[in-house]
Amino acid sequence: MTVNQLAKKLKVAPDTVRYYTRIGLLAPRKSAENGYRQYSARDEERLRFALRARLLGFTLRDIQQILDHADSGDSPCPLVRSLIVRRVDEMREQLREAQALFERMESALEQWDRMPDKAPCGDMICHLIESWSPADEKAAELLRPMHGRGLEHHKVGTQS
Amino acid sequence: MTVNQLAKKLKVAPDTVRYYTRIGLLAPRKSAENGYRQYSARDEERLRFALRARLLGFTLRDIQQILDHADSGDSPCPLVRSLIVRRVDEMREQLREAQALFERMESALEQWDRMPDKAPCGDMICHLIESWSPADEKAAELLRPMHGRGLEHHKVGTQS
DNA sequence: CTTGACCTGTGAGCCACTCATAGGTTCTAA
DNA sequence: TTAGAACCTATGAGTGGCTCACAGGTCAAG
Repeated sequence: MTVNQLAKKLKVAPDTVRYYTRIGLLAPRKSAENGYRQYSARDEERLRFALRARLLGFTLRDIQQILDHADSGDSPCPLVRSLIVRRVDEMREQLREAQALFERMESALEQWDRMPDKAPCGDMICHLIESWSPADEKAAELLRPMHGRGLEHHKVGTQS
Repeated sequence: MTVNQLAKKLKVAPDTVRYYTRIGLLAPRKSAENGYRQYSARDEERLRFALRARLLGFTLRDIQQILDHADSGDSPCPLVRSLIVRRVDEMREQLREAQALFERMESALEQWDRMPDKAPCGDMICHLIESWSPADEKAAELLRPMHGRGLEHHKVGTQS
């Protein structure tokens, strides 16, 4: 099978197949005739496995590791269990952050609905953004410049 | 101000300041003496603005655009409004996908709790992953290899 | 024999950093 | 005076998982 044939068969982009080959996840032999990659049934199996694992949130590096384990005859299952716990934790955190961001965005949209546009004056770049105030305390924290901090290490700079 | 002084003042990593400089978001002058970057109060203002905008989900490219608008005297507000609508839409979609992934992961964890480990046999790489079946219909769709498809001539579109 | 559709591999680009490296400056101790 | 350590700097490369641009190869129709 060539790149395109394999890609069509498993319904992925040919570039994805190429990329997986590039990182060593697939190892087709190269046709002596024209240099094209020739994928075996084993490659197909590996790709099918990789796509399924990807659907479960494993990274390509995880998948590589899992395949390496299986190749050397060990059971990859303990590895898989420990990896997914890590990935689930990361995902939970990421999801939390994404949700917080989303809420900030929606709150901004709502605030801005009642505000007019303005040209940038001297000390404002965009008054929509600069007058936005986060409802969330954590976000507000990040905006506060400093309260008494930052001076203790203030080196005696020569300029500006 | 040098990189470190600005970074400390606004509580970001010095590398972030360097990166923003690299992409042209900040434009400090270079000290003739030692080649160090010298940030002005205007740079500080721009960085403060950028950090606030970042908190609202704007990309650095968005922020660049907004700053460019403001620099040329136009009101960036209409741009800001149209950009955030786009970003909110993207975020909503991303959030949905992340949530679906998270649920797949948790459902897998639960299924695997009742399953033993196994060494890889001839036609299995990892039975945990390969015997996992998605509860979600959409995910199941992606796994089904094909039903009579594959012979018809598919135009080379961008799949997936 | 040429056109044109399709295919191929390779290298670079994307985002927003983060790290590795090599070198410069400043301060203290011997 | 000098050796060393602590700290600072700029620059280039690396991250993940593709995606795109490009130059060139292959193959049937006219």
